[in-house]
Amino acid sequence: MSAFLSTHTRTHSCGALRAGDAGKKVVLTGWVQSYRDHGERIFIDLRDRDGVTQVVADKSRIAAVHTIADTLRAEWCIGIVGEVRMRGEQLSRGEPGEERKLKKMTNEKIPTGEVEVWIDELEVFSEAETPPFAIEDNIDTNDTVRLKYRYLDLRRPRLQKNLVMRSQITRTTRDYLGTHGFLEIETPFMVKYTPGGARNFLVPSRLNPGNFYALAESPQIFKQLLMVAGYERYFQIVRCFRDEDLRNERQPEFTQIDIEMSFVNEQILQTMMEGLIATLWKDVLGIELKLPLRRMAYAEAMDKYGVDKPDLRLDLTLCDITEPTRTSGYGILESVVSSGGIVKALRVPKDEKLTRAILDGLADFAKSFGAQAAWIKVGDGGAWSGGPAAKNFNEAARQQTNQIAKAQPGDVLIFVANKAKIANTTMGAIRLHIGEKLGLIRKHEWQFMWLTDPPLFEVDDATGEIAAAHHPFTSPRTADEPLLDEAPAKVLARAYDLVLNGVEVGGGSIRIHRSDLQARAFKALRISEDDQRAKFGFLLDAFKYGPPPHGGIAFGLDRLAMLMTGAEFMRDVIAFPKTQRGSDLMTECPTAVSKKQLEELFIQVRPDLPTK
RNA sequence: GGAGCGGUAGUUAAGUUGGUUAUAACGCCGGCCUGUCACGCCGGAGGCCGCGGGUUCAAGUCCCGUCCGCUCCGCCA
Repeated sequence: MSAFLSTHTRTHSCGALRAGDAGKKVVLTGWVQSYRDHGERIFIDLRDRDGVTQVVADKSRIAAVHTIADTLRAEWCIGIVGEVRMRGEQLSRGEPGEERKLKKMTNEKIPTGEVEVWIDELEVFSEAETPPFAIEDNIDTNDTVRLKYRYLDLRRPRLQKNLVMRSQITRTTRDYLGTHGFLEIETPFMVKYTPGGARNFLVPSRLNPGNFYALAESPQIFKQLLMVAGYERYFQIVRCFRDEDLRNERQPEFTQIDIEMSFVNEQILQTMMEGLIATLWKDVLGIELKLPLRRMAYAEAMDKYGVDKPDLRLDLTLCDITEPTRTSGYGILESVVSSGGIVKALRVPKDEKLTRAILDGLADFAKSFGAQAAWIKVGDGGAWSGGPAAKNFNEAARQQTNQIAKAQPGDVLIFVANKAKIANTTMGAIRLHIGEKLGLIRKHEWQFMWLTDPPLFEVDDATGEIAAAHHPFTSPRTADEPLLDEAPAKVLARAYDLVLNGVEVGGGSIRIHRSDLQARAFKALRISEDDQRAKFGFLLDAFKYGPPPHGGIAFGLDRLAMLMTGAEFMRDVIAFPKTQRGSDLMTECPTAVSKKQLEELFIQVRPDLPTK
């Protein structure tokens, strides 16, 4: 321990001192944010995670302190003892030849700006090399450097603020769920491998040659087993692992607030979760949310917004102009419709900011979704001008389209004709793109909604095969149970997502707890009994012993933290994130391992196989 | 698997039609300065132009390959 800390204990953080503290003897510790050397007087900005305080080394006060202060450099870690003083008024330096004037010395940019600490003792705990980038917000340094020196990046106030808020989120979550009778129970990370769904990271078993664990994609099955075991209310703030391609909002390991409840229906569960969300917003952000949150059926979301996670901060909605297009006389689009495609349109009310350049840019934008976008401008009397569709649509189709879109003179209609999935995805993205370009998204709103009644199964476009949209234990709506056998694609699920500002922040479902219904679900999915047993035998067995009705949800903690902190990148709410290729630039991981290690695990690396 | 953008001093960027010694700002180092808080003033150092190959009398610049980072589609709940 340093001599300093054996005789002194920190009295305040660097963000704590105010005018009322003037005259106090204080002990501060922190890092040198910056220093301004004026010869006989040196000003030092001392920073810790709580803020910045100006401390002053003055030669006429204590010469030895001034001598040490003269050597200080950015990011040295120091401790000081000193006296809090009001900054008051001082004579400014003034320009040469100009008279010096009395000037107020308060720094209004920082909360501690009314005071400063005159140093009586100063100890350097450790020196620092010049950091590769300045430790301050609003620096513009590329991600490679930031990630390599992550421990320095994490010193920046903004990242510290983000991680502090993330900690508040998890603490409030534990408080809320704890007081509502939820038990925090851990489940295994190393689990049985089951093909299908997301790719798994694998962990070789030394004790079982040739066999592997999988890292859990989520604790889904275990939390259901906890319901069977009678724990009634479970939660866990838990890491999940998925070996899929990465994105800004996707890390290979991410954190879920995982929850499961027995003896509930959708309403009971959602109300409980709304309470959690409202408590988080109140305790962490100081914002009162209006409950209950809005609900919207999947079908309506797809129809009006083209996505299952509508951003309701933007009022523009889509409409369907498939019918007028069918007989429009425009051959190319007619053929899209006659082969089963749809035409979705976005009406953009007259807006000077919607320039020709933006409209022309839509072609490339749509291309990245595998679609082509067209646009026309509506003139007086419903006439069209602009792209080729303006000339090729016949009068009747034009009028019918105008009517469906409620188009007014000066409006622009943008549309895409394609297979339903592509048309919706593309127009959904165009809606947001245009909203962003025109500044129509109300950035300061919190627009929550429950997305309800999604399809239970997804039909693969290419193969026509049916797959579980959620997971195979999601319950169908009671009214749709008869459809399970003949028309599974039409069955809707007792599932729900919580959507915030166009981001899916959570999702869950009421589970199947009756084995007869589960058997029919597996049958619809064409999972044979052998397969069922091999993959989920233990769960099916467990369900023979009096399973309670139950359901649950999982929230993406990283996404919630991103939205609540206002972070633009998921990396900014995770202490040690990975890059888009899943590597950690600080530790330089992943790496090859020794031959000996591999042999012990009965693994042979095959560099001869193609990597792509 | 695919599309796009980027990599030049510690950092962020500029670098023309291929042409002399590769610029600038901030940072860094030395000196001066009692009121700064983006302190100021004087002086100085600092480069594998991501890496490999090619074209050329000549490549930061053109071509091919490759590595790394970012954004997006597919994929992923």
